[in-house]
Amino acid sequence: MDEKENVQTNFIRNIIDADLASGKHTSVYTRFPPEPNGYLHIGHAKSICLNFGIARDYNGKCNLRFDDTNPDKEEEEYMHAIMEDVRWLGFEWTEEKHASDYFDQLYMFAVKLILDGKAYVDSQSAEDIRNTRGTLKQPGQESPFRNRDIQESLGMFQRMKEGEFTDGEHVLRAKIDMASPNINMRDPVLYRIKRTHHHRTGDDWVIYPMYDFTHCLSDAIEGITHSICTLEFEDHRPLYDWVLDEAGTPCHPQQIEFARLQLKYTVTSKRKLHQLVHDNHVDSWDDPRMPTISGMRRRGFTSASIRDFCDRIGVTKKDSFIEMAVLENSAREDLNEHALRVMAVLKPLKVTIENYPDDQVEMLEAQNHPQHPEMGTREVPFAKTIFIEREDFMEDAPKKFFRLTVGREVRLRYAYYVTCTDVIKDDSGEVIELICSYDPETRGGDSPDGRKVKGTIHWVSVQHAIDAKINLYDRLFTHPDPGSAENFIEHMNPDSLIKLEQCKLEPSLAEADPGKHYQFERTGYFVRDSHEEALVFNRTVTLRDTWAKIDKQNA
RNA sequence: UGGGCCGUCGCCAAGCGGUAAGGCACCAGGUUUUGAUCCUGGCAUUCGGAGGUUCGAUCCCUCCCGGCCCAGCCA
Repeated sequence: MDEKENVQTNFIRNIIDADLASGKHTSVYTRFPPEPNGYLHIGHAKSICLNFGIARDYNGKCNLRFDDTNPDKEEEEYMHAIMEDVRWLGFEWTEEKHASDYFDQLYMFAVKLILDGKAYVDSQSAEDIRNTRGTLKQPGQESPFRNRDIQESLGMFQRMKEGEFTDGEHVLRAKIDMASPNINMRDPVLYRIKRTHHHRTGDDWVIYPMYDFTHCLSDAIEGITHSICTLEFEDHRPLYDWVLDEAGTPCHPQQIEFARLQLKYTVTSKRKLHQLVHDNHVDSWDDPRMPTISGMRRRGFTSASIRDFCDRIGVTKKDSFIEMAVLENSAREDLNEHALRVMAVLKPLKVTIENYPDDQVEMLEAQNHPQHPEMGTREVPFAKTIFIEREDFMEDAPKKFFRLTVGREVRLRYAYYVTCTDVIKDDSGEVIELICSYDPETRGGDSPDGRKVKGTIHWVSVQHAIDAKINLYDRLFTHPDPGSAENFIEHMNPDSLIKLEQCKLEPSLAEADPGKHYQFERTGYFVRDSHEEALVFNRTVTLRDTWAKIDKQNA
């Protein structure tokens, strides 16, 4: 990997530096703790790069831990997809863990809390608990069961575990402070009864621990030093610390919160992502328009570019929205360096070169990468009839238009200078073919007399071209913050996918490998679709287009 | 006066009392057989606002303004 070594610093690394300097820690241990209830997205990538990146840079460790305490929503399928995505992003975990690995230990910690008078079995209904929790401004009321005898609570908790009660009949609650200004401290529920099959523990358990009880203890059990999570858990930190203090764990990880990634013109909430997939607004979790890791991979983003993106956006506690341009820049930077250059005509227009010998075919040498001669060359067949891009011809061209128009000479990349001499139209007046003449002296694209042409356009020989379908992707939404809209679906971009058929590619693309990235010269970066049998290419991102900008300004 | 957190260029982001890094975007040039890449230059006398402390404040204090999060037996 040729990524930059100047690692961005951030407030979390500053904390770690201080902890190492003070001797609070001698090594660093982090963890990436997804709940296996969906596919990973670009927001997770930020967390992954942060946690695994810290472990890498500090010679520390980082676990992959599945936060699987709610069997209602969690599935094995997601677990495997998550592992695949983390690995694809270029990281390997020290250990694969599951919160469910700790169910026995967690149970014992709960028993200790009960014995210490720090937890009790509450027999109120969920509704009663909600109604007595108080509001943001008013304190809650204590449960009538709050001072239940310790032995009675203990016995009931054991019976909860044995399955003697129905779902929801009782819960285990921490005994903290119903008047706390922090609602999380108002006797939070620690365990609930839930008869749901768990994808790992099967039907062994009918009680499942809550996040607040599980997460901190899992961190402590694994010896995590810095437990990095997102901002919405800030209010949970006092509870995180309370549980560890009361449980008396030998190790007390530090929870540190950072702002989650928000990208303009897309959504990253799991609920919305699920909705897009299940209501068929997109084809699948890995639809190339999705901000999922798998979708971006299929779209053609490289893992290096995603890592670079995560490095560039930084880590702070400030709510922020990153512009798409940053992601696109990261993609272009990596692809520009590594992608093979080829010629492909997206919207073909036939051109006949009148003075070129009828049956002649020449193999012209083309560079695979202009800045990297070591990447070699290839031969591209040239003949009397070729396809050029429709957009490269304009009948009434403005002076700044460097491409083809009647009477103007341009260079066919790696081939010849050609001048447009005539235009053929169909009955409706649409241009269907161009007639050009070429200068045999300019073979390869250089003119011996030194005359210059302003434009160079790409082309493909008609008789050698191979057909392909090309998917042009654009932002999924037209609203910069679709998630904030009343109905985000209404803001979907109707042109987020434009399917082109009968695109014409140079023959070398016939056996394009799905993992290989190409620059279709002058149009963008593309990758062969990994799902389609046929030759289908996905556009990852366009090239920067100064002409489009000029054209827009003149319009 | 419910609690917690945040506010440095259009978007991100360094800065941690000594006089505003960097990236993206944008603008202007140069090179170029991709209007790509690459290169050069420009782009915050100012850090949400007002006071205060200090020789000196983006960094400390006070107040004010603005934004985000929290009332799942979700995570």
